[in-house]
Amino acid sequence: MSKLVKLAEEQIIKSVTDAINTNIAAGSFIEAEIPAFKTEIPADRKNGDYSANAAFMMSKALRMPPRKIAEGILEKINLEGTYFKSCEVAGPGFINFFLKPEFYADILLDVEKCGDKYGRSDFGNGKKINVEFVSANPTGPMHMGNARGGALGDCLAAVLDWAGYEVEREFYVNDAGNQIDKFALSLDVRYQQIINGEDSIELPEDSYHGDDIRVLAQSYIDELGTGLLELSEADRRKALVEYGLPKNIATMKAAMEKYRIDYNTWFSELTLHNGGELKETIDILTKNGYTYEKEGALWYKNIEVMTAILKREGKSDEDIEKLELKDDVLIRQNGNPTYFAADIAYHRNKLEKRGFDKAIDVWGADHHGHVARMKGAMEAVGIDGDRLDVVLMQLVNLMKDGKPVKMSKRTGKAITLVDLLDEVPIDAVRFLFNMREAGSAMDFDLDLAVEQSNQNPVFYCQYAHARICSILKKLANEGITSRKPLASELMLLTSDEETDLISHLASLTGVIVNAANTYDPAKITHYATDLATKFHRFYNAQRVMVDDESLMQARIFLCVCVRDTMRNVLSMLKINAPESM
RNA sequence: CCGUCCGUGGCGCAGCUGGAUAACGCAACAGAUUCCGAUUCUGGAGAGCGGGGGUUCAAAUCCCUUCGGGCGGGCCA
Repeated sequence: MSKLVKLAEEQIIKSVTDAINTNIAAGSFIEAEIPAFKTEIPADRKNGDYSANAAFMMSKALRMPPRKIAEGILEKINLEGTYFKSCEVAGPGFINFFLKPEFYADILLDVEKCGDKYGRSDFGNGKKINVEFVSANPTGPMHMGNARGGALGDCLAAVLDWAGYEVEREFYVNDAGNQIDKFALSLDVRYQQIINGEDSIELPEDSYHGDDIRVLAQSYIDELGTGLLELSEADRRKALVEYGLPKNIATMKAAMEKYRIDYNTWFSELTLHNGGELKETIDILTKNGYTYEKEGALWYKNIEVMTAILKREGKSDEDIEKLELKDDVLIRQNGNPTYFAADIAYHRNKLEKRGFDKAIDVWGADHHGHVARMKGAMEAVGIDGDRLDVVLMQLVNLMKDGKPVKMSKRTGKAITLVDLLDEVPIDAVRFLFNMREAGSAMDFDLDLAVEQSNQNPVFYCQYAHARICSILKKLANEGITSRKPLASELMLLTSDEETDLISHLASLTGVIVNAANTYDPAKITHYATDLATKFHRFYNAQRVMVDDESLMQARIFLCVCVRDTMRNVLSMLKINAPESM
C-alpha cells in the first residue's frame, strides 16, 4: 500500500474507533469490545472514496441495528486533521468517507518524488525468495508450456521484487539422470544411422525421435567426424552427450536472453549427484527413518509422511484412505537415483544450504501430483514444507484464425518457444501470457499478438504512454514550459475523470503487494490496461491547454505522473514503453 | 474411482482476505472529438454469477452437495 493510502485508511479506523469510544463514554452505546473492522473502496464512487463496515461488525455486540450504530458514530466523529472532508451514513449502515483534494495532490507529488521507484514497497521485508521457472529439459526444444512459464515466472519474480522481497531467478538444468541416458542413446543411434545408413540400427520406441537429435548428430559429424564408431558404446555416448548437452543448454540460454529473462543461477542437477549432496540427502531420510529397501530398490515412506501431515491438518482416516497414497522409489534397482530423489536434494539445497526463506516453483499443471509429495519430503528432511510453494499453470492453446494450431506451418513440427519468439514481438508475448492467472487454461491468439491495434492490450498500454509523450512534446513545441505545480494548484484537479485517475495511481503499490501475495502477475497487466483506459477517458474529457495557468500546469503534471507510472509498470514486466509508435 | 483446477451477458474475461444497482473488452446500435497521434472517448441494450442446499445483517465470493470440462494418479520427468 502506498504510504498515503495506508495513512488515509488508518485515519478512518482511528476516527471511527474514537467515535465509538465517545459514544460508549456518553452512554449511547453499551460497553463492548471494538472488533477489527475494515475500510474499502466502494464499487460506486457515489458511495464515497472509502467506506467502513464498523457498524455491521458491532451490531451484535451493541445489540443495535447497524444503521443506528452508524448514525451514532457519525454524530460523534471528528475528521479534523485527516484527508477526509466529510462522511455520511448510507444504505443499511455503511459509513462513507469523502476525500479532500489535498489527498490527490499529495499522491501526485508522491509519484513524482518516488520517480522510477514509485510502486515499490518494503512489504516483503527483504525476505529471500528463489523463483525457479522454465527449467526445460536440455534434451530437446522448449515448448509452449515453457513459454508461458518463462513470462509468468519472470514477471512473478519482478512483482515480488517490487513488493520488497529479495528475489533470485533460477533455472534448474536437468543434466543428469534417466533422460540424459535416453538423450545419449538417441544421439548414438542417429549418429550411427547417418554414417551407416538408416537401416543399420533402430531407434527404440521410448527414446527421443525429434528432428533436433538428428541435427545434433549431424553437426557432430560435420565438426568432429566419424571417429566415435571405433570407441566403446559407453565412450561414444559420453562424447556425444558432452558435445550435445552444452549445445542445447547454450540454445536455451540464448532463447531466455532473447525473452529478456536474466537468471541469477543456472543450477546443474549433475552437481547434486557429483558433489555428494544427493547421497547426503538420502542419508538424512534414512537417518530420520523414512526409507526402506524392497526388491533391490530404496524406497521413500511417502505414505507415512503424508499420513502424518494430513492428520495434523485434521483429515480423517477415511479421507486419507481414499487418497491411495503410495511410496516412492529413491534409488532404482539399477542403482540410479530417481528424479524425485534429486529433486528433494535440490530443494533442500535451496532452502537449507543457500538459505532462501522461500522457494517458489513454477510447474505445469500436469505435475500437480508431485506438489504435496515434495512438500512432505521437505518435512522428512527437516524443513518446513510451507517454505516451498508451487505455482501450477494450465495449458496454453495456440490459436490462429480462431482455431487451435498445434504444428508450425514452416517446419511441420510442434511450435517451439524459439518459433514463437521469432514470430511474435517479445513485448506481446510477455504481456499476453500474463493476462490470465496461472491456474486457468488460456488461448494465445497469434493474430492478436502481432496486431498493432487497440484490440491488442499491450499495444493499447504502449499507445497510451506514447500518446502522453507526444502530448508533452507538443506542449513544449508550443512554448509552454511545464513546472512542478504547488499542492494548491494540484487541488484544482477535481473532476471525476481526474480523481478517478489519481486514485488509480494511488492504488499501484497495493496492487503489486496483492499480486505478490497471490503469486499473480496478471493483476499487473490488468492494472496497466485500466491505467490506459482511465487516462484516455481523462484526456478526452478535460482540456490540458487552458487559460488558467495553474490548472494547466496541474494537468500537465498529472500527465507526467501517468506516463511515469505506466513506464514503471511496463518496465517491471520488462516491456518497452515507447515514446512514439 | 480418487485428487486437483476451472465453470460469470453471444464471445473473451475481472471481481472471489463476504458488503450497497456484478466491472471491462469484443461483436451490434446510437453519438462525440474548437489540445496530441480516430491505434481515442461517450451512451443505451445485454448476465444475477453451472444447479441445489447451508452459514451470515449481507454470498459471484465461505461450507456441503450435484452437474459439466481440463489435468493428474510411472523404478518418466
